[in-house]
Amino acid sequence: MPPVVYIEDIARHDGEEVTLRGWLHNRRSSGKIHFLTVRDGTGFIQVVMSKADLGDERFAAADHLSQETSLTVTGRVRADARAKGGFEITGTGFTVVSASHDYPITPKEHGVDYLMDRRHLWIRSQRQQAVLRVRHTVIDAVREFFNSRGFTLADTPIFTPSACEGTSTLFPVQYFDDTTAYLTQSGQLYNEANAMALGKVYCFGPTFRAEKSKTRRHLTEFWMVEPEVAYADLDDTMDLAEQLVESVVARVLETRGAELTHLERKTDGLEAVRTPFPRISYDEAIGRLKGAGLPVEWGGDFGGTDETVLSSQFDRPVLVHRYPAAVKAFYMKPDPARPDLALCVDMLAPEGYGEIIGGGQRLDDYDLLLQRITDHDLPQEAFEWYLDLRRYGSVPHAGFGMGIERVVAWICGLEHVRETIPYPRLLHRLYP
RNA sequence: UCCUCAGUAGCUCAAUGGCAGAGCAUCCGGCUGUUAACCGGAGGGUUGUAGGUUCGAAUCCUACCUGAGGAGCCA
Repeated sequence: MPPVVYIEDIARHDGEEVTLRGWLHNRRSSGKIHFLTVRDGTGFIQVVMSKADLGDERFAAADHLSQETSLTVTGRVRADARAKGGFEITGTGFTVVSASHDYPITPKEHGVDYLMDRRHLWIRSQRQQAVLRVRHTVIDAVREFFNSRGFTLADTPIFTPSACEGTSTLFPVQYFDDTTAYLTQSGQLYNEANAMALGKVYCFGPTFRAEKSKTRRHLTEFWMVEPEVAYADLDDTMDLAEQLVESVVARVLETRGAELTHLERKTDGLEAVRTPFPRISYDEAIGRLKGAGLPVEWGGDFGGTDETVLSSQFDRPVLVHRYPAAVKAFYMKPDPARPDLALCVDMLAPEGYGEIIGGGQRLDDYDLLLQRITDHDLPQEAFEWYLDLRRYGSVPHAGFGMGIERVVAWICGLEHVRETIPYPRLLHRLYP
């Protein structure tokens, strides 16, 4: 048997006899010639099998190969201007590993619900593979960004004893006999403790929100990366956030051009994602929205339409800082210059993809934090450990969280975040 | 939770009160350069469920089920 090669390496084997191990993606046929599109997880390539090369018996057998049959194929690699990847293979033989009958995802169109019910098969498609490879690169770039800047990965728990922020709806789970635990909605509070120990930290893991949101921007289970830095202020965290996003986008452009092309993603907008990003205050944002004729009032949070209108005024992500403290979480530090504002920041992605980052400077004063916990009717005993961080050497600190799926959806130019994760969890979707 | 829309062949859809159809998929036949290949033929239906109006309902009405988009909330 000729040496086994991967399709992604095929250019290095021009003119050689090789073996591919993969699956039949699609087949077209003429009377005396078959065109098999074979995929092996690293790429797709066309294998041409003619009656003259294979002989009548083998050729007839190839006529009945069906979609997604696993097989090994031998043949000679040949550069061909007609081929999509520049190369194709003149087939000399094949062996079926395991047949596939009535594969449900045909080359024609299907509805979202149908495809989502078969998500475990849908991910075999070229488009879904492209999205998942971009996701991989985004995550890889995020880790590389923090690791190369002296951050320590310190993961935070997924089971938590109570509502961290007191705002979002949490998923309760029974924790042994008579205790209720909740799936984390953010690692942030633990991250603050980790930053007091390790200086610059990040956590990266799944996050859960039980809100019954039905929009293209929401999953009930999503992945979030959260850095936290001791001795950092709001400006430091805005710097860090824009550098992270610039770095991630640059890495995808550099290494995933083929995937973006396959997704028909225009890259002009992504090429423009260079620091510094525009920074506007909440006050200015309100002014801009009123100027655009939207019915906004000072004091409220922004809705999806507001975010889209704001972000469309810039050619790169925009940082909106200093929201009214009343609409933000209890742990946000007030602006000393205007205590009704919180030292917080949201980053809005272009093209209506919404908020991809939320963060800010944390409340580091013991008395004020205790006051906020009381004001929000939170149980003080559950936050004693968190108050300890202000009892024993409190320092200014700041951080943020970035939602991976929204970033991937934006970079890929997708309609919905549900395609950015292998098995999305949605309000009405828990299978497969 | 609320608003809007949708549910017809395995899939994607048409039929707007009067014989339930097409393309793809499957099977059979044809074709040596296809790219969601193409050409010819065949099989394939409790029109989401239950009730109602009507001579007659996929079509109109009511309830329910399932899904999608949006609102609120959030990354």
